[in-house]
This record gives sequence, structure tokens and C-alpha cells, in this order.
Amino acid sequence: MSQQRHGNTPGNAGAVPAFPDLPEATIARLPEYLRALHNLAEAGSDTISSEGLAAAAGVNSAKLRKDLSHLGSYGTRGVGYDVTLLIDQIEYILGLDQRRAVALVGVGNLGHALAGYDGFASRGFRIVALFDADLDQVGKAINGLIVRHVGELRRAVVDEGITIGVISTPPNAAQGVADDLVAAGVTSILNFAPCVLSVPAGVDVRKVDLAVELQILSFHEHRKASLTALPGGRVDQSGNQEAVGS
Amino acid sequence: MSQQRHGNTPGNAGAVPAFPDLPEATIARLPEYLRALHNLAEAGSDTISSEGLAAAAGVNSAKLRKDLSHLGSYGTRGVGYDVTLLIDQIEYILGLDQRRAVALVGVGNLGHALAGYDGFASRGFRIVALFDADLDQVGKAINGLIVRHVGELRRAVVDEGITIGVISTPPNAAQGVADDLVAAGVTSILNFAPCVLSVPAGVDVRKVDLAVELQILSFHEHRKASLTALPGGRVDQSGNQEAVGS
DNA sequence: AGGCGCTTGTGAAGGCGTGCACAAATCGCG
DNA sequence: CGCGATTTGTGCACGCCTTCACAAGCGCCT
Repeated sequence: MSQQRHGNTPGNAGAVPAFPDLPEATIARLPEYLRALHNLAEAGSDTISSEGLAAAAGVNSAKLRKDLSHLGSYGTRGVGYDVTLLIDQIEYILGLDQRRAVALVGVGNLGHALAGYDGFASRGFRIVALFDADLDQVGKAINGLIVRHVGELRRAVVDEGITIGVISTPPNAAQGVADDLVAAGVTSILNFAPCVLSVPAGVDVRKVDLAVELQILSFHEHRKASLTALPGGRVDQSGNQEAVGS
Repeated sequence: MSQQRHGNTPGNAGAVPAFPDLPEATIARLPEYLRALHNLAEAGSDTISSEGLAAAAGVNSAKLRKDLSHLGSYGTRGVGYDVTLLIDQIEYILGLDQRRAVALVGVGNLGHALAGYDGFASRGFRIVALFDADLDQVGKAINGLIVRHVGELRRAVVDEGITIGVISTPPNAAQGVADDLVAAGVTSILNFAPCVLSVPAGVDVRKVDLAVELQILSFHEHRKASLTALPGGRVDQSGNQEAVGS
């Protein structure tokens, strides 16, 4: 059998066919749509047009329609999209209805903040285990979780069905942690350490480097400064609202 | 992506060369090259081939050569790139030699960690001011800086020549803070709040949403799970190693 | 019932980014 | 001094993504 259906499917019966083959660019935007939809639902909206949702998500409406069309036809012409239906669809596609268990390794400065970040819990994830190599950290409680030694990582990952690991260690420790995570069966890693991780095929790695974001902004500052310092410095119009990623 | 065109500077032969017109994708990778180059310099390498640097940065060597070729010809055929020369070039292009002053607004869970993150200081930035709306936070010291009330933001930004603002407030406060920053003259904003910011033309906004990164990973987990559950579950998928912001 | 306005879904075109493959250039060695 | 080994810089083709523009579909009003 394919896989478990998640409640409401419009009209057509039968099992869900092959997993939809979505463009990466679309996948990266779905979370943003989802966030906007939750806001709309909280505000009491029942349906929303592509124009309205696009504005709430900060994208072009044509792009939004094309993105959603990849999921199937969940809109009604002349009316718009059903907010709750679309929320359920996107959450199903993203696998958020499973509330995946996440392990976080490295409770230093940044890791400590991540462990306490309620945005994870409220948006489909459960941080269920914290690890650190520093014995001074082991045993401490953060947000109701006890920090364990990284040596226990492997057993904990297996026992608690963890599939996603977050690395917030110093860069020199990151590769070792990644190896441990992979050996324990983790197949997705979010890496905050500023270094390249080497992982076997089949494991997904996403990297977030906070300094890189600032450096990209710095480039644009530099560019803007060099333009205004010159004769005819132009202030062109371009409503840019940009997100990392892409 | 911020679609921005800008006239190239006239060919003045002065100390400041014409500002190169770099593709966004290239700009986003320069910081990663820079990090790899610093590692190499620390390890004592004098020159590095495109193949070697590409491996250290986790990208294709052809892509790296094309990226660097946009900066000019700073390599030597048959030899490679001079490490320190390339570091200087990239740092100049990114404007890191100016060590821009950064203001951080919102010293909650995440903001506190960002204020203490030494990765900013070590990679070209100075966090010079912390703000919060919560009077319980005002007056506290974080990493040697006193948290000030957000009402003082405007004067501080002007007085201290701040051009980049980091927003790590709750989402409902983010737009107000962004407005204050822009009014004070800030032209680049790094937004950690999960919401869309509206800013005038000429202001660059980059958004980092930590939950979004996990949700993207969750999608791939979901996809992988649904594939292995199906007959002939394939496990191809070349090892992706990629970073946010592609 | 029929027409009208509104909104979705999509074909097509254009732009951007990637990666291959190779010519051009440089060094070292005999 | 010349030749071969090595590596950069780039022309080109291909594929992905974005955007426009419009036909198709839906609901409402008369």
C-alpha cells in the first residue's frame, strides 16, 4: 500500500499516487505559505485569493499559483483557496503532521537558544534530546530537557526514533557529530557550524551560517555606498523583499 | 531575489575600481569561499587550485572558477590562486574591511545568543548596540554591551553610524522595529522574525527562519519515507550538500 | 437561465545559473 | 630554449525558475 492518508482528501477516492515531484524552489516556499495561512486562519479568514496569500507571504501571485498547482487543484476559480484545506495539504506534504523528533547537538551559545526556541515546537517539531561534549554542560536542564553526553547519542537516536539532527557545535567538532548522527540512522541534518559536512548519499544536509547572511548584506551596503558616492547615484525602484534561501 | 540593476561606474582609474556587477548566486557563495580560504591560510597554504578550494567550500570547481572570474583574473594558470590575495579581494568586494557597525533589536532567547555569537566579530562585523522593548531587559549587560530601550534606537543608529540592523523580536513587533530602523537610516536588515517585512525601495531585507529550514528537511524525510515504503524504493539521490539560500 | 465579473490554472517565452569541454596561459625541467 | 604538464578562464548548451498573458471555470445577480 502506498501510505497512510491523512484525513481529508477532496473528492477523489483511492490512495495517493506517487509522491508529488515538487521543484526545490517550490518546496522552499511552502513553509512561508503555511505560516501566512496560519495567520489568516487565526484572523478568521475562510478563503483567500492567490493575490491575498501572495501578499501575505511576500511573493508574486503568479508564482504562488504555480507553486500550489503542483500540489493539485485545491482552489476554486472565482473564489480562491480554502484556508484550512490548504493548511492541511501543505502540512501533509511537508510531513509536519508527524511532529518529527529532533536531536540537538551542542548547547553552547547558539544551541542553548535553539533548544529554547518555541518556534520549533509550534511549527511541527519536537526537540526530544540535547547533547554536548562538555561535561560541565551535561546534566543541566534546558527547557525541561536534560543535556546528555554526546556518547549517548547513538542509542538515544535509535530508541527515540529521531530522524533529524541539528548541529550547533564549534566547526571542528561538527564532522564528527555528523558521522555519529548518520551512523545512528539520522537522514537529515541542519548544520549551524560554519564548515562543510561530508555525508553519504541519501542524507540531506542544510546549512545555516548566520555570518554569511550579514556578509551578503554587507556586499549590498558596499555596492549602494559606492553608487551614491558617484555622480548620478541612482536610486532605482525595486520592491525587494528577500528571503534567504533560494 | 532583489532585482536591482545599477549603472556601472565610469572607468575612473583611481584607487576605487569600478564596482563589479556580480550575479546574486555568486555573491551568496563568496562568503563560503572566504571561510574556506581563511582555513587554508591558517593551515599554511600559499596558493590553492580551483579544485582544492572548491572541495573546501563544497562546490563544483567549474562554478568556483566562474564565480571568481567575475571578480577579475586573480589566478595564475598552471598554479592556482594566491590565498591571501584572494582573501583581500573577496573581503574588499564584500565590504568586510570596513567592519560595519550592527545594531541588534530584541534580546530574547535567540537575540541573546546572537549578541554573544563571536562568529560575527570574527568575520567582519561589530555589534555595537543592543535594544529591547522589555524594561526588564534594559540595563542588562550582554557580552560587554548594555541593553538599551528601543526608544533610543534612532539616535544611537545615527550617532554610531550603524548601517545594518538585526531583528530578533517576536513577529508582531518586527514591522515596527523595521520602520524605526529605516527611519534612522539603516539600509540593510537581517530579519529572524517569522513575518514579512515591508520596507521602502533601496532597503535590503534578508530573512532567516529557523523553522523553515527544519520544515524543508521534513519534506525530504517524508519523501524518502514514502519512497522506501513503496515497491522498489530507490535510494539514489546524489549526496546533496547544500546550503540555504541557493 | 443566462450573462458577467472574478479567480484559478497553465502554455509559452525569457532569463538566470550550472556544468562540460576546451583553448589559452604559465611553470618547471631537460 | 622548447616541450609537456598543469590549471585558469570561458564559450556553449541545457535545464530550472520566473513571469506574463489568457483561456477555463465558478458563483452571483438579474
